[in-house]
Amino acid sequence: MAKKRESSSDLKDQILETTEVLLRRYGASKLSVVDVAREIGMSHGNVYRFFPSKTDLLNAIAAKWLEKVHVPLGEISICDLAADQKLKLWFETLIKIKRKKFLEDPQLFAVYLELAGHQLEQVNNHVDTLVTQIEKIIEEGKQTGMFSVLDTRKAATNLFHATATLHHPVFVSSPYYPAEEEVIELLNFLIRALS
Amino acid sequence: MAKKRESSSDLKDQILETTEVLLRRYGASKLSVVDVAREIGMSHGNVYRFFPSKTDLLNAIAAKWLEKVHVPLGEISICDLAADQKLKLWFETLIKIKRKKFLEDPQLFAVYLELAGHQLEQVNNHVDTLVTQIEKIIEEGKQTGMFSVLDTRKAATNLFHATATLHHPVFVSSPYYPAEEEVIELLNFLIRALS
DNA sequence: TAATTGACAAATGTCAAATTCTGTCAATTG
DNA sequence: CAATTGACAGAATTTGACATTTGTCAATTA
Repeated sequence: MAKKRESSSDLKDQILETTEVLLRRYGASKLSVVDVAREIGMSHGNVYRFFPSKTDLLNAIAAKWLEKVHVPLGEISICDLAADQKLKLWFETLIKIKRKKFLEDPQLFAVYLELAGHQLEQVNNHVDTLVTQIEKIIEEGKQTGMFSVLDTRKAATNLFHATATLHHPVFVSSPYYPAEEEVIELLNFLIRALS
Repeated sequence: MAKKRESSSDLKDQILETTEVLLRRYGASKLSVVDVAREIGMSHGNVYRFFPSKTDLLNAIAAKWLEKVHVPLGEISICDLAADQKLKLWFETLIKIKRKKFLEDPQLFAVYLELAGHQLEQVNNHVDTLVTQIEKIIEEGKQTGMFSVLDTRKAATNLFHATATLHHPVFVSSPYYPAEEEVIELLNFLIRALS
């Protein structure tokens, strides 16, 4: 009963999209591979050709999610702005993206939050990518004499840790999230500290 | 069948102590007010004279817990040390206390962690107490010309937020907790930023 | 009459049976 | 013969009957 041939990658994308739709509609706890397959109109066995396990499918969803975070930030990290301005914009954008994702799509955000607790490697890679972007901006600031730090990598790591209350999923989704004013205040304080 | 009279406050303390014992022994999920009362040898109905609800009882446990955090820190905040040294010691102590509580008493830590998510007011008060202590230390540093910040309160809030990865219960109990070296690195970076 | 009890209703938790889901694979389709 | 199905075993989840717990309060005690 095989249907008309479709490109593998199209089908893979369709599975991912449908999974996102169902995650948004019913949340992670109600997601079953059988449902995803039924929604597309195929047997669930076939989904396993593309994703060896449900966990792999969810990881792929999370990976897409994370990409949407670090791609726009990557663009900022290579844009044409003074280092301090750029660093501020970079963090403001990171924070805006996270807040927006949380507010617009709490169900998907919850999936990410849950996965963040289990998928050490994927999260570590994501953090590494982001810290490396910060590192580049600080390095530029050093070149122009705007910043003066001994160890750029350490400074970047410090900035990322110190701003965790502003972008870490646990805080972003918490009622303790600081007011806009406090966010700006903390960012300015930290960026000033690099001079 | 009333037993011999005991001071109200003694009985209240006894309930709290017994609750802690049972929390440590069986964890929060297995704690029942009936068990607490039986362990003491009274009817559970009587516990409700002292704590209007089980939640109130658990909140009182958390309050005791929080006190054990900010009392020793309060002592540091008024001790005889240079402001930068004092600030470093204060944060190191905060971090050490949290880590120790988590490692030595994960059951009680879990109670605190759960409550931290619900009890906005109690947690806010606790944070406020701590930020005020930081504020005092920074103020001293300003007097001696060691620190130079415009708004002491804001600086204290910034420091507290920026160190959240080092002392916030979610992070303290997470596998992502930074290595000792990174902790020191971040503290030095932030304290230097006040100069 | 203040402290305490114990019987009680409503809410919550437990556990085993029933159902659904995951992941595999031999059979089927085009 | 590559893509897909559908039947299947074992794992995980849901259900619902039952047990415990929470919280109240009128009766009891000292």
